[in-house]
Amino acid sequence: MKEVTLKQIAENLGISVTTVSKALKDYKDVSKETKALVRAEAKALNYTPNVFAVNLRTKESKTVGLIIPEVVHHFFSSVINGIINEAEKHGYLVIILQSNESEELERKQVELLLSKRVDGIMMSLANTTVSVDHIAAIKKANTPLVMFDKISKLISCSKVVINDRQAAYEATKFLIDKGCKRIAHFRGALLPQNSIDRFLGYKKALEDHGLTFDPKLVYICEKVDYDDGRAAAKQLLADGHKIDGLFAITDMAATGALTVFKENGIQVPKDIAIIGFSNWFLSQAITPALSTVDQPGLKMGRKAFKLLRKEMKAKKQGTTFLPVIKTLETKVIERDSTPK
Amino acid sequence: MKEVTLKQIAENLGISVTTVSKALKDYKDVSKETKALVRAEAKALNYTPNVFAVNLRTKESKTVGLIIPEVVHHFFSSVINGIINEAEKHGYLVIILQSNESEELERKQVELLLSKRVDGIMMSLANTTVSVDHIAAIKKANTPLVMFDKISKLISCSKVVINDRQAAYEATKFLIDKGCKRIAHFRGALLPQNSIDRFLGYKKALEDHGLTFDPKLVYICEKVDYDDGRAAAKQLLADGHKIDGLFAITDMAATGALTVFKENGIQVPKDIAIIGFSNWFLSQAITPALSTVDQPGLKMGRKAFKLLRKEMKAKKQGTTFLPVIKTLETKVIERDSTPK
DNA sequence: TTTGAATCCGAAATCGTTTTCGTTTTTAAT
DNA sequence: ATTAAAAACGAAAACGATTTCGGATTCAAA
Repeated sequence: MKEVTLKQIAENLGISVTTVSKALKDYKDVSKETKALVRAEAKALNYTPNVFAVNLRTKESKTVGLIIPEVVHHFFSSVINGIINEAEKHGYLVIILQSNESEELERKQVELLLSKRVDGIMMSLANTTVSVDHIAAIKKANTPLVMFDKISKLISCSKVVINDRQAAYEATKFLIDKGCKRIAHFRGALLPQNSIDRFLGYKKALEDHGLTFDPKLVYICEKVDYDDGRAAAKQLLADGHKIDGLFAITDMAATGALTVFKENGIQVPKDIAIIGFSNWFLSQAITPALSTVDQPGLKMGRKAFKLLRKEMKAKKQGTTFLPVIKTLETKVIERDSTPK
Repeated sequence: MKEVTLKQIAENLGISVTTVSKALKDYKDVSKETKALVRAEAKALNYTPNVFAVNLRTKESKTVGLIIPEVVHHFFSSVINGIINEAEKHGYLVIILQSNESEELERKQVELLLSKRVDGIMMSLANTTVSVDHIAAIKKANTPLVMFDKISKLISCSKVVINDRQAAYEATKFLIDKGCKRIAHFRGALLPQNSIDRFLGYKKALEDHGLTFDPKLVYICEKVDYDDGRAAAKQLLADGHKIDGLFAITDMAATGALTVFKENGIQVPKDIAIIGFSNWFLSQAITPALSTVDQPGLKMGRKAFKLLRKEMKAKKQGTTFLPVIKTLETKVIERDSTPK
């Protein structure tokens, strides 16, 4: 019932631990014959190296950390999917932690990962995060880092993002091209960069197309979810604004608004056209199916890990690594919540 | 730039590594004074123990593994959420792997986790899994194991489940109570236990209430997703069956069916009442909002980790642990896809 | 036969902590 | 002053793998 170790194999074969280790790692100073013997014995005993010892010796864990605001979220779980798939290909495991959109928790999670000595960290910031010294600590610990989606411009590291501003611009322009004249915007909280960028894209699109930007038509959805969308839509109606278009920061907020409009006898897209953001997979199942902007989560996850791996490799080989910033393409997906 | 170790602290203070280690772990055979000194120095140098060494010495990693069919799935991401939250409370990290509903991959993932020497494993089986010797291997490795949701009756270990059969019975009975006479069922693949159980519950409910069970009204949704639901609904219509009720194995399949019915001018719930399963969070956003059975993912995750922890504790202390099987409550949630 | 180079093997140090088991010192009791 | 007990500390052996470096053996060339 005892663990099988190199020593065990060595004793069985009457050779040294050194040779056994080398044989298994295919060193060239071990004869073909002993290699064969060792391998056979290892297989017979069902030997697996003790990772704890390997970690200690090699100073790496073949494990990377991932910090995201929330797991239960279609976009983020897509990212997770992309990361796990890519990591697996190269023998890495992924430890996932959530910040629950709290800066304090995020700070703790970073410490936790560093104390676990993961080989690298990938993260998307919490909405509330302002100070980034805990992120700087990652760099100080010389741990490879990649940020994605919600990033910080204050930190120099590889990043994978979409051009939120341009994507929002195009979404808004899409509504304008469909003939909308008064377009409301449900934005996110004031702080997160993507909330800001999408808002700016919306504003710019209006201005570029001769529509006046009216700050009263901009509502804040703090948690950008379904309920927030409902609340904002109700407020919009209560405020008595006449609009013919809505660009919501997320598909969930858009869906919330959609239900409120329907409840109030407002026809979508006839009376109000709606476009969301993220191409959340059920956007097509609601009625009318939601037009939206495709945000490639899977691809983002994959790319994030790829960049991280490059940096980890460079660190191991002692070569220098220059941070890469990758911007992924987005595109408007036309469905039924906007007029044909 | 060098790592701070116990040795480092010991040298700075002119004492032995042993004493430093003991001081930090609050052994009683170290004087108050030296403890204070050591702690001060440790803080000053920002010492953090090398987990790799600790792991090797203590033979535990404070890390647990989780294998699920898919991350991008509301129910499973809820489970993940519950597990991560609970694990975090006790200083455990969670490594997540997906089987992608493939038995072969599942087998690999198990090996991977065992080779990483995680302290415990939680898993929900892939739909296609028939042989369970890879699961038995976990027990053989003396690694604590908890199965949840999709479990195997062949393995003796702690389990967290819902009573699928009863829940399905109640869902079907709910439709019957609403006056449905011919109720179709969209079931999952033939193998998974929960697919079987839900089917049996459906059948039993019909029989108990004087309705004849008609196997022609049972359709298989292999992947139990939106598209499968659509396909099954189309087939149902093509087959020319007149039904007034549908119990679908998942909310997604139910939603798929719903859209097909609407496209064909069939009114829900007037012509056909629909009930789904899972209380997937967007069930309420579609129109009509979907009646369903609530499946408590978060609670399931929490409970799974709690049981795992008990077993890990017992193992550490050398005491025996008896597997626990916990059945969580479900309940029918009435919305608008069933008549009032 | 000697030298040189291959070829193969192993002793031992190392990674950083934990823990057992002594040894030394101090304190209290006689 | 002597002894017993208690308190404080450390040497050293783990944990299991990796890797450096030197030693041994073989074989071929001079």
